Amino acid sequence: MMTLRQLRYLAAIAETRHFGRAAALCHVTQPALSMQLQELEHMLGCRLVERRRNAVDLTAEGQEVAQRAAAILAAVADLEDYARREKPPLIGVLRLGIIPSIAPYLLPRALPLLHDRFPQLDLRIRETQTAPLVEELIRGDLDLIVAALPIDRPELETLNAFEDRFLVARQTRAGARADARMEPAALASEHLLLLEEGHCLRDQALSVCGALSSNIHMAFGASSLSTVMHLVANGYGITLLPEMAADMERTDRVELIRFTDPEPVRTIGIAWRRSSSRRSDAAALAKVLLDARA
Amino acid sequence: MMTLRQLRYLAAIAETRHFGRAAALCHVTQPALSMQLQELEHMLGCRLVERRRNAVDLTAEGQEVAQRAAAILAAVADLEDYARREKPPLIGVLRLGIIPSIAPYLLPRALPLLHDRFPQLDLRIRETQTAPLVEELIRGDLDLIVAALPIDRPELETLNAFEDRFLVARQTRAGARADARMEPAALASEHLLLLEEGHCLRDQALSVCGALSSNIHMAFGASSLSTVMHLVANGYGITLLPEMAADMERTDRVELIRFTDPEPVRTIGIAWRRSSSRRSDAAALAKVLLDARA
DNA sequence: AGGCACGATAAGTTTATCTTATCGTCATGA
DNA sequence: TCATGACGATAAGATAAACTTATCGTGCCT
Repeated sequence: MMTLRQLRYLAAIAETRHFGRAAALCHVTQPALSMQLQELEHMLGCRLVERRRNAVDLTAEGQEVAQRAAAILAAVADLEDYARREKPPLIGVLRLGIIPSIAPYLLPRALPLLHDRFPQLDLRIRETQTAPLVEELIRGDLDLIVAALPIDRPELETLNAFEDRFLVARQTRAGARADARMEPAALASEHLLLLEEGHCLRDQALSVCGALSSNIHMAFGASSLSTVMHLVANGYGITLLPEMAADMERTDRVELIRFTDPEPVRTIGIAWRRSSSRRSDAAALAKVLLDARA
Repeated sequence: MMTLRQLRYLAAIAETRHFGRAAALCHVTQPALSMQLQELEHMLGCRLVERRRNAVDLTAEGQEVAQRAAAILAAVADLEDYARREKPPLIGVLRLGIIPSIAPYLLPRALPLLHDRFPQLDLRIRETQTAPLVEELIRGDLDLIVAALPIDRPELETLNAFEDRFLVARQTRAGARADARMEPAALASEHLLLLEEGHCLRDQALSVCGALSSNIHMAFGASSLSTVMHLVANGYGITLLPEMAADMERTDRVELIRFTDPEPVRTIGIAWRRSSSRRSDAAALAKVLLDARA
């Protein structure tokens, strides 16, 4: 088997035309270099270096081999450079999962930003609920997922991107002040409309209203926030709306009311396999999401 | 230091996506491959392979590195192929020395043949007497020399190409038969004209007439055969003419007479440094010279 | 003739690399 | 649910590769 070491020694000889100086160049003793070169010649089945009384020269084959060796060593050096260099994030294929209560509100602003800042990124987006996203991520079918944290899986790491307030959405009522705040307890008498099972938003809303759960009348789960908001607009009940959806879901027939402090929030973040090397991609993406939200 | 071995192992993993099978592919055990791969990752400072529960995959960096590794390994394989392949002779630069009593007669026929059969040959010709040719050959300033053999130097090897008869050249005499032969002893009464000191041809001619040397009247040495032949044509004496020069030097005023058997000859051959790898070039050139003489 | 420069060779040591054995974790299946 | 098998990591000891120091042989130079 040929070794890079042998090629390095040959290159040194090509450069110095002297065994001793070549050895010094390689930080080994002359016999070590002599023997490796002999081994190389024996392996290739031809003499590469002509040892003469006064001088050392490459044979015709030696010159060609040394030239190829130099090219190989350069390629090796390039490889090392490449691997050791801080690699810019978000380059190449990125399979990104994102949940339905984020995607339609954040992506329209985030995608142009991403494309702008990371033109070499080749994004493959998958939208579904948290549980399947996590499974696909762990299985290796996704590289990153954007979802509500925490996600507690030992094989995953996560990074918080930003917090997203919950607002109360209810049918517009005459005489309501625009800057009014509402206590969670005030929801006790309302009919709470939620997304269908499996959406983390449903669980989070229930959690916000946890203390009052016995008082809440739950509607059958809807499959999209947009549907829920139509129900709300028509007086079927109230719902908790993530603030990031406010712009898109706002209508005259619904008023959006902030909670009193401390306002309940959901934490939006990014998760990736601990064993993957996507931390820097996640960090870069988190920044883009934060900027997109502003 | 990165090693080719590590690159080979990485390539095997890229191919199999499985440590055990990759190890089998490399004819080593799995721990050996695992450790070399870890060493490579540690050296490059980034993870190349993602070890997951069920599967193994290359990271983004791993894919790039594996691609470069494959290119490097291919270049190494090409180098080995190149070096091990029987290399066609007479390619590239060849610094050829040739003596003056051969060059003008053989080269006009040999050069077109050479160019025809070995178009990639880049020939650098030097013409001088044997002694300086041998010195330059040994010093490494020439690759091959064409001269009269034997040349006895321990650092040189030689190959006979062909033999070249000596003819007697004398002023044309009335009544001479065209197919007459001559005994060397018949030269005893003649005035022998020779090249100047240093030409091997001079020594060879003297050697042919060695037994009669006391009887021979020697002219001052001329510097070319052509000059000698002019002297012969004008009746200043006779000379020994190598047969290969006969065509070119023949005139009506000179007759060329063969010796009786065994005809004296000089041996034309090729010499090269034992330490160089020019044997195959020498062999190929010898064949061309032989063909050129025909 | 003696000293020096240079690459080859020999012997012994150090370093790399490999093998065998084993662990820990996860997935599978009765 | 517990046993089993697959897989990569790790540990310890063995083997092989590579190196160092010392020395040789040869040619060159003063």
